[in-house]
Amino acid sequence: MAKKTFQRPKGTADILPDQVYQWQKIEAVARTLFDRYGFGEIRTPIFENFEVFARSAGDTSDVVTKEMYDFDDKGDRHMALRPEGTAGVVRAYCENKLYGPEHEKPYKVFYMGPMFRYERPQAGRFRQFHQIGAEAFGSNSPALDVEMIAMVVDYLKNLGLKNLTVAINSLGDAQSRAQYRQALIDYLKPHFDELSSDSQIRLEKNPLRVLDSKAPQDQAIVAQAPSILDFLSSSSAEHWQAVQILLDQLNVSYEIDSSMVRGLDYYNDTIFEIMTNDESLSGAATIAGGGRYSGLVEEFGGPATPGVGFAIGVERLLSLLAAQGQLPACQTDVDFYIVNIGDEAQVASLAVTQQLRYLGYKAQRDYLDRSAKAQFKSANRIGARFVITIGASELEKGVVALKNMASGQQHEISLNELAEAVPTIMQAASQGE
RNA sequence: GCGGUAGUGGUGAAGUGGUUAACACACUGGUUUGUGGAUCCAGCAUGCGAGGGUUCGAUCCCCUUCUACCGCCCCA
Repeated sequence: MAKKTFQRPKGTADILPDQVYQWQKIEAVARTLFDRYGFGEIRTPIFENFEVFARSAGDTSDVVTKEMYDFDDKGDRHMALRPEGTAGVVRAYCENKLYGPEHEKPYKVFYMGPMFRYERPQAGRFRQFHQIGAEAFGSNSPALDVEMIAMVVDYLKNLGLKNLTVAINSLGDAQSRAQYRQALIDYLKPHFDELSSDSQIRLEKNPLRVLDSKAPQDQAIVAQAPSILDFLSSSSAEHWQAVQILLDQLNVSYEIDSSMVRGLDYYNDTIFEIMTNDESLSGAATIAGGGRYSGLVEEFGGPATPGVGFAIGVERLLSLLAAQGQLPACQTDVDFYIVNIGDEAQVASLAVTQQLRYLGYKAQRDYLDRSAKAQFKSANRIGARFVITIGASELEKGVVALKNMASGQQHEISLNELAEAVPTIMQAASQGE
């Protein structure tokens, strides 16, 4: 009878050291770049009261209606694992009164971490996934919208990604959207029977969603539908124009997609997505998305404060980097590998290994009493630059055998002088490369 | 939540209702009683996702379940 084994929960992943190395690289790039744009990192809880998400995302959004990873805790509180980052950040913004006069405006923060959505895993989609996101509060300036878009583009370029499309659209303000919504319904109603069954339901619940249906019969109808851009109020239209002008100024290329609708209900005015046409991510082409929202801070009890934000899907980003051959190379280089032969060499090899580490070098040794050959194989495999061999004969002479793995040359060096000699040895080896 | 495909060792995989589950890579040991990317030799799945059932007998047939992958919905 085999022992009971365990599997990780559906839709989750173990991220092993070699991968974590890649993660840390792209996280580091984000940290330094976002810092340059004046964003500070914020860390909010991974779970919140269910209401925090329900209220922000909107009652008709799928995130709330069927994808929430929620549970009741031991105090009968209805909690939920965060499905996205914005709600928690807005909650923290209000709770910590970051709208206060002592804080610089706009108030800019970024975050990175796991998000949870209870859904069926598939390409680029997991139950636990990760986002790198940013939010800025307290300014209505279209320049801020543009800065957010530019920052994402800057970031992705820094990582070496190519062939990305920036799609933008405007959802207008509440008034614009209400008018458009009615116009859209008026247009779609006569075509009701031609729509896919999904879209027939959408028409009832959230007509804007019909716009990004993938069903061919829907797309044909949608193509003739009125555009929201024709329903923008004067202030929204002005904002929309300014965003385009500023993007042009920055030479950020973009496409206007008037049928783009984002999944969360809180957006208004500018929304954007960064998409790839890479086939490996065909079902999950959006690697980053965001937009402007107002009303959210108010909803959480703060003063009326506009916000803009975006989130990047880390798993999608990573798989796109892999597809484009841009994953940062994993460095496994080790400075020293200490080969020890025989019981009498154990103490000395431990001492030497530690000595080298104290000096700031990466040093590894064998713990399995393996043959010298096997130990050299390990040294070779992990890319050790030098091998130090310690056995009975070396101990007798008070020396250590030092071998340069690249040149194959080996010479003895006094155990006492090792610490002093190592820096020049390392330097000489680096110059020889 | 719905639909499709799949699940054999550390990895990639072949395979059949019936005594020893190919092959390759990796790994370990040996050839060299203490020296690395080569050659050669040897070892390496009492088990074929899990649990039931059919059968004299199942990894191969049936059911259930879990997981992965792909698609819908939706989204990062």
